[in-house]
Amino acid sequence: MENQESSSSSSQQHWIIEQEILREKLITEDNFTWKLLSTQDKSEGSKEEEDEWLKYIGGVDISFSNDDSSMACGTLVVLDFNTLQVVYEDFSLVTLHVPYVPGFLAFREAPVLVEILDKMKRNGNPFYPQLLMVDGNGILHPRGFGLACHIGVVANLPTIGIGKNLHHLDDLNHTKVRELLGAKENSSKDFITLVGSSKRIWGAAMRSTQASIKPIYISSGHRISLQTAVKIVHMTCKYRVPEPVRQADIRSRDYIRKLEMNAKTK
DNA sequence: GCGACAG
DNA sequence: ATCTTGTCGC
Repeated sequence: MENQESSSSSSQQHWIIEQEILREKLITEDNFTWKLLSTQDKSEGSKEEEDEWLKYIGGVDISFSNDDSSMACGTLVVLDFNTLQVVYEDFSLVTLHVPYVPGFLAFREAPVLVEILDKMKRNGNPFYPQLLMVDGNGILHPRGFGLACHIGVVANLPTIGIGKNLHHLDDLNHTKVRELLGAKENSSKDFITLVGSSKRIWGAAMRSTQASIKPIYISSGHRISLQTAVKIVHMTCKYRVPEPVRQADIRSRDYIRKLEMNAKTK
C-alpha cells in the first residue's frame, strides 16, 4: 500500500521527468521573426509587413475564487506594444485538481492557459501574440524550467517569465537581492543579473519604477534572451509589474468578482 | 532534523 | 493565490 507521502513523491518524479523532456526543446536565445527597435521607429517608408515588428504582446494569469478554492479563472490578454492598450481578452473558468507545489506550478496552471492560447490560434485571430509574458518564472527555477518555459515550449511561443517574489535558488534569497540592489556599485542600475553560487545566470532582479523598492524577477521563458527580455519588460512597465501581466491580473480578478456577485444574487 | 519554497 | 480601507507621498 502506498501512503500519501510515497504517492505524492512518485507523481513528483513523473513531473520531473516531463520537465526534463520538455526542457530539451528549450531555447534561451532570441528566436523570433519580428524585430525590436528601442524606439519602434518604422517611419522610413517601410511596408507594414506582418510579423516584421513586434506589435502584439500577450499576458496570462490565473485568479482564484474565495468561495471555492479549486475554482479558477485563466486569463489571456493581448496588448498593442506601441500603445499598451488591450486589444483582446479571453477567460476560461476551470476547476483545478492539481495542488500548488513549489517547483511544479506549470502542472497546475499551464493546461488552462495553453488551451486559451490554442483557442485563439485555432480561430485565426489576427491579434494572436508574437510574445507572451507569464505570471511566474522562466529558467529562474530549481530545474531551470518554470511555468514560462513550460508554456513557451508547449505553445511554441516566445515567453518571458515575471516573478513577483523570488524562488530561492543557490544562495539567492530576498536578503541577498536587497543587498545587491542596495550596493553602491549598483545604485545607478535599474536591474541586476542574478548569478548564484553555481555561476549560472538565472535571470534579473529589476526595480521597474523609481518608487518601487520591491523588485520583480525577470527570466527567459522560451525563444528569448535575458537581455531582450529585460529590454521589453522595461518598455512595458507603467507600474511595478509590466502591463501585459498586470492587465491579465486585474481583469482576471474582476471576472471572478463579478461571478461571485452573481452567485449571491440568487 | 529544520526551514525555505514562483502562484 | 486570497481576506482588505485608508492613507502617506510625489
